Amino acid sequence: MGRPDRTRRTLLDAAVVVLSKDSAASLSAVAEHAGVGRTTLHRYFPTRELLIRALVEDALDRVAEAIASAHPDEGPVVDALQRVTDTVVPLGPSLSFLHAEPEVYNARDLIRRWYEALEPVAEAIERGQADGSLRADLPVKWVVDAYAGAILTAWDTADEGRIWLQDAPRLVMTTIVHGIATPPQETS
Amino acid sequence: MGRPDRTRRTLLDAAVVVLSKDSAASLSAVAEHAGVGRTTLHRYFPTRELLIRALVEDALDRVAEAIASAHPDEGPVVDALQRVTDTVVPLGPSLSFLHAEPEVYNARDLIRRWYEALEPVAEAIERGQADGSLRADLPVKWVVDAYAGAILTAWDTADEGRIWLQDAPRLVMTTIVHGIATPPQETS
DNA sequence: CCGTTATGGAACGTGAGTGTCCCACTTGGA
DNA sequence: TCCAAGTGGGACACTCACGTTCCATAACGG
Repeated sequence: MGRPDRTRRTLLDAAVVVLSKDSAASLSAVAEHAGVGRTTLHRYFPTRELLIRALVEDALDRVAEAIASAHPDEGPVVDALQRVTDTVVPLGPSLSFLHAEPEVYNARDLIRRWYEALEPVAEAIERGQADGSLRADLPVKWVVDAYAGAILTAWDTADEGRIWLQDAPRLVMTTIVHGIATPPQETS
Repeated sequence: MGRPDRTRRTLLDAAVVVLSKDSAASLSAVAEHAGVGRTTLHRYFPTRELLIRALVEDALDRVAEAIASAHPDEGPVVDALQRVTDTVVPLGPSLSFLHAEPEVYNARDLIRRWYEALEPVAEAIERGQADGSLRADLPVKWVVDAYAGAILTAWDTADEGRIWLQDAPRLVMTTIVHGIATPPQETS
């Protein structure tokens, strides 16, 4: 990995840290946190928008890769979701800006890529509904969003010190899979 | 209700609409959407920060009032949560900016007020864990965040047209209370 | 009806962030 | 060692949003 690649990585990492705290932070702040001149930042990412895009795409790549490495298409669906959760959660709160960045919200193609990255999860959920391990009275789209939302919530909650990140995978899985009610009787 | 109050309401409503689409939108855009001069906006909210604060406090008041009107401290806990969900969800996606505004994220007192508004829900959950209707192996703080997060997710998902807002209360309650797995057997 | 009150428009100064350019410097590799 | 690639800093113009002020006008209440 050459010098340029390392500088680029440094900038992206710094941008994640700074922008997740304040999505309106200046590029000077990003460059400073990266220990790099603002000129150099512009050399790699000519405009702010390009930086954001690169940032989001990098994050999406990481999520997609984490999901793929958990092999969501193999074995019992609940086990598969457990594996996905265990690999995605440690990616950390640093990715929680994915649903806060204004630029993301208003860029249709980025939202599309977000759901493309989640597609393997959607397929696993469909598989679970088909084989009877997941309840079929919930729309797949909703289940996908609820699951992803639970992970985002876990990141935010851990960020605020209300839970430990290491507990997050269990909390997310228990809550999403079994719910918060006691198992035996269905309270109506 | 005098003229000033009505203008203030108009401005707050317009600000919710505009800022929830783009949290970095200009005050001109807000004033224009409200059909009001920018001067008038500054007369009611001298600075941008004051507008945001008023906005968030207004939204928090609405949520707190909705929760209170659902009497979360009465009857079976699951029923109580059902009532809260039914009253809060219709407040609409317009409130989803509550967790996206940078100013909110970095204002400690606003976060505190957010959890104050959710306090009755937290008490209901504690009550449920005590009387055995809710599983006790999840931290109350986590359950509160997961529940609130599910409602926020429902708003966002409805906003994107992936579900109907009218279905949201059922989806939220089913998912949070019972989970996404089929009831009978516990898939390990 | 008249006067108080609220509003709208225009203009201005200010500050911050952005993007660009140029030049001196340093780092790394051939 | 020397050269080229990469970097840092300073300076600049430009844009945009913000907050303020002044004044004319419109709306409401007594």
